[in-house]
Amino acid sequence: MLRLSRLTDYAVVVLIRLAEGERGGSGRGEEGVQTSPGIAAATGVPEPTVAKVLKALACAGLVASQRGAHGGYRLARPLAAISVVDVIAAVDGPIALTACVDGGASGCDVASLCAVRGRWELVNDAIRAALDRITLADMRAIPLPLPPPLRMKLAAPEAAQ
Amino acid sequence: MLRLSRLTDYAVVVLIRLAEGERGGSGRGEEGVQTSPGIAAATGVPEPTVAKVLKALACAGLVASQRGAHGGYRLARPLAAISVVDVIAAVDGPIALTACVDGGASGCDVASLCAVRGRWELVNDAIRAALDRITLADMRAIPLPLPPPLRMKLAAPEAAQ
DNA sequence: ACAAACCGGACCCTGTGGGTCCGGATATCC
DNA sequence: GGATATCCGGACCCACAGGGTCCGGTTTGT
Repeated sequence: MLRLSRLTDYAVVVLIRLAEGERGGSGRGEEGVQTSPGIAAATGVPEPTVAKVLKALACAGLVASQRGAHGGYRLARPLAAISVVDVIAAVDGPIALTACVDGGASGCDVASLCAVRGRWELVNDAIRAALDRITLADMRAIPLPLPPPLRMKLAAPEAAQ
Repeated sequence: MLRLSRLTDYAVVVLIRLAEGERGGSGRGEEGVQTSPGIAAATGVPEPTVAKVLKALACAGLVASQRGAHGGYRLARPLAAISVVDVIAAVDGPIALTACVDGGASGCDVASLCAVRGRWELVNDAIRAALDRITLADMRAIPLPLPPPLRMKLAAPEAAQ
């Protein structure tokens, strides 16, 4: 179904949470660094998973890490400067729809007969371009401290397929 | 990696193969109907898999099936009228990046805290729109009865979207 | 020195894509 | 009308990877 991994979903949630804590501040003064247990508690995502996601994001340079006591993570850039492709690439690796795309001819056993060799890149680039235009600032929905039933009405209505 | 299923890849190959046989014709006169074993032999895809893909495509109305002796499959519409989303939807089901998108709130256990509820639809629609603009006619590369090394040079360069 | 937090890796386990097979239905040909 | 070729529908099994967990090591502040 062209489904993306759940880790990516978590990553977006975590990043947005990181942005929320940045301005409000935890009151500590350290420009809003947040610990993975703290983010886990705030988002409902299991803590080890949060740590794993954060690690991947730090590795990709989307968040900066502060080690030691009172350490934690903070955003490396504002949400508006982070596109969805960045997150996907950080968590799931580079976007490659088919095995043919990334590794040249490696692994494609029917390469000699394949009629669409290299043409998936067309699709690949189209998706990449579309995703590049969407930033996390776009995805940060309504602040939503709203009663759950009401929220569902706001988020659900007729997924215009 | 936002990877799509291999079945979808096969479906595109099969559909293009179907289009190839349509004009040249197998000489039989039946407007180019092709059997699944025949397509399997021509594409290099294992025959049961071809049959499975064809079945899904027929179910989605992308190809028409002719039962009985000398039966087979033929395209229901020209390649230019089949977009990539059609193929993906036929093989992999409707495009839904996350579990949140298709089933409303079903299954999302942290829904009460999720900060991006419903916002993946934005990404979803962007991808769907991008893929809708690409037809199989766009993906049918050069006829390519060419030596592999040369082919790779032709197929690779800057996919002019 | 102790504690808090990140860091890096290893580990297992379930879900599902992906491939195979079989019996039944159906249309053509002899 | 029977034989044959083909599609049709389902059940079945296997392997791979997502994804969740845990542990020891390292860095930094108190």
